[in-house]
Amino acid sequence: MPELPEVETVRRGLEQALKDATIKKVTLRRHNLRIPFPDNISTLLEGRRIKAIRRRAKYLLFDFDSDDVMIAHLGMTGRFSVEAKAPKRFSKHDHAVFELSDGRVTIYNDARRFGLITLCKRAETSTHPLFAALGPEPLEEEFSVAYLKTALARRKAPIKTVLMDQAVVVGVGNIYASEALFLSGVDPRKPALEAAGKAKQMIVSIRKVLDDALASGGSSLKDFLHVSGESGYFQHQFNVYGRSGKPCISCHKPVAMLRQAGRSTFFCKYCQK
DNA sequence: ATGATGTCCTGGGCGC
DNA sequence: TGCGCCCAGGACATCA
Repeated sequence: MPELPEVETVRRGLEQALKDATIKKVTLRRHNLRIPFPDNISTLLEGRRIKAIRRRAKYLLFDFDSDDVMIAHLGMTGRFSVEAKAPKRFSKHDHAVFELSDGRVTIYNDARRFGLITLCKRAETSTHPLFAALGPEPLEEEFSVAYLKTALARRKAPIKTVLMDQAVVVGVGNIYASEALFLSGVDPRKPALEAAGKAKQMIVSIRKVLDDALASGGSSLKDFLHVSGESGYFQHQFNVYGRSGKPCISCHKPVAMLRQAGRSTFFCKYCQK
């Protein structure tokens, strides 16, 4: 999926396009994604105006001029697009269609359907089961050295796996975990509790890689697109991700790949201790 | 509680 | 051209 930079890029695109737009009609082209669509989604959203679009972790939150909030997660392959008018025919994986009162149409498309769209009330946004266990936002102050040291203290799992745990810090997925560990010089296999001494470097590196990716409009490997249909460009700046066998940009020895918790990890055996 | 593994789902790329 | 296999940016359930 889209990790934090991609979700934030989508959020900005959606907010630009949809702030103050009114939903005229909601059409669901199947009954579920990862979880069922709420039965009353059309009733609750039709006629409502979008006041703001926020992001928490990798979730998008659409605030309406009612009590209701629409929560969306892009999973691995979810996309939102905003079209000037309804397409002549929908494509296979266009699952949710939001017609706006000005004639435009917003489409949620998701080939693998690992995403979700659901609803909650505004007051529930921090206590909702999807949000209750989430850790701090990496770009905010609460993601501090003291916090991270504590969070890593009892964790024996490899640091890379732990950085992807959304209860530790949100928004960091498989690509940016590898990239951030390369920048901080930490071996992804190192038990988290032993890497805690590098908490400061890891925080700086996570922020740098996320900020830089955001500035490039995210990373487009195969699926990610902006709301406008453009690609992100940060994939051209990866130091290690997807570069196994190619020379490390620092020591020029080959970048290594391994599997951790079922996911590919890329790193330099010589630069990351 | 923690960690490792399997699962949801489709599509693209590769080797044969 | 076709087939089978493996891989993919996430998150959750399950089991030890």
